[in-house]
Amino acid sequence: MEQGAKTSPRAQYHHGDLRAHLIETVRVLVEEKGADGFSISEAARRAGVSSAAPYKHFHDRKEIVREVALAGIDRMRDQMDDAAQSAQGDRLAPISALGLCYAHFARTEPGVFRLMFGLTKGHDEDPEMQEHGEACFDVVKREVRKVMPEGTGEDEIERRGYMLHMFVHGHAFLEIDGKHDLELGPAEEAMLMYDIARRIMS
Amino acid sequence: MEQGAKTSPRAQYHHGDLRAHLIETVRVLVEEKGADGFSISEAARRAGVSSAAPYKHFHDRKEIVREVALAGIDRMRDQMDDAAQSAQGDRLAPISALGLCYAHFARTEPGVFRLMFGLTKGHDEDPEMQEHGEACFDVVKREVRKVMPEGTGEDEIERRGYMLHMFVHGHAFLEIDGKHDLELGPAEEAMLMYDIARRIMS
DNA sequence: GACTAAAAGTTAGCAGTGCTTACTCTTGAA
DNA sequence: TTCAAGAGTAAGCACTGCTAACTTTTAGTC
Repeated sequence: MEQGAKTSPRAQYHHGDLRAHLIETVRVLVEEKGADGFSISEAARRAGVSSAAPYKHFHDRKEIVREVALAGIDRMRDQMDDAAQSAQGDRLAPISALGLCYAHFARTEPGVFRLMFGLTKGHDEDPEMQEHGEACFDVVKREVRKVMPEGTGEDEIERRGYMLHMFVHGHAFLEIDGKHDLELGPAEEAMLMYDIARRIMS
Repeated sequence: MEQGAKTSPRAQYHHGDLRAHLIETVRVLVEEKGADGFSISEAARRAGVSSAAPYKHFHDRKEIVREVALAGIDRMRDQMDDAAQSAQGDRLAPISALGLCYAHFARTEPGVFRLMFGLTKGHDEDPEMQEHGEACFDVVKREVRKVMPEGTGEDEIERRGYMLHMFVHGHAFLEIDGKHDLELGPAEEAMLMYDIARRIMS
């Protein structure tokens, strides 16, 4: 199982693995100041290298940000997978767990979450980006399939999955952008999610 | 009925109403290049003034952008009001018309739409911004109230309204950010909206 | 009309940005 | 030991947001 590229072979260069270090630094900066509130110079400064150093590892600013977004998608996918698989309750429990997980991720990492969805222009045409996004949606479809009657067409699965996604995506953004004053507690949010799941899946 | 401020008294200055001219120029730029893809210098250049001129009318970049966003909210509110009031069909028609209108606005002015919702940090604490946003949501609540049984509590109205908002908001963003491959035609979108309205309002 | 204060524009400049170029140092392998 | 490639540097370009100091235009008064 070989790793992607440019990892382990040499354990330490001049500054260790600057590439990975920068991605993590940018991730933190994105949370602190937002995607267009930080500068590569700043990230370089924090990493203790010159402002030109990042360009030895990334083609341009967009590429670093993209890497942070991609990692975010994967992180969310894993969390969603976990949430669905360890959900307890009735047959709709995994569905509402997925929703809660989605909202939770948005709340925990709003900067990266915004990055993952559209804020960065050009990402919509990035095939790798879309691929990882679809892997995420596959988890949703898998759970929808379990709930729907046997033999339900793939179109219908997709349609229900998309409805769920619309819902929870809107909720997540409205929440992190402070666009409503509902102020749901955890229990209320869980109830809302279950209510939604019921309405969509019935 | 006096007008807000700095309007009509003098009809023409050096360049006419540069303030309004700049807001419109920025609106166009936001659509062309995205909210963080344009510069004030560029707007000034297009308006034919020096790069320092805008700062005679706006405190800083944020303030211009805010003005564009505010105008966008008002524009959407008007469109929603129209859409709801001229909707034809059964009792749910105004609800699904509102959803279609929301999605249509997002598609027509994605740049401004993104501006209106969170992309610009600090807007969530802007009281005027929130006020205009609530005026928008009032239209939704008004239509929800018409559909719900007489005597329904305000909490329930708000809850249903919020569910609708979640839905359509998620749909709008997923669409303009190209995060799904569903490719709905107008008729299919209308059906989807109606389906949603039914599921939420029942 | 001449005078004047303020409004609305100008140029020049600062610090900071993304990114490139040309250089130096470090490293692993021949 | 040599040496090309990898990983860093400093210097610099064009651009940005914004400020300071200035000039011009305007509206209102005598």
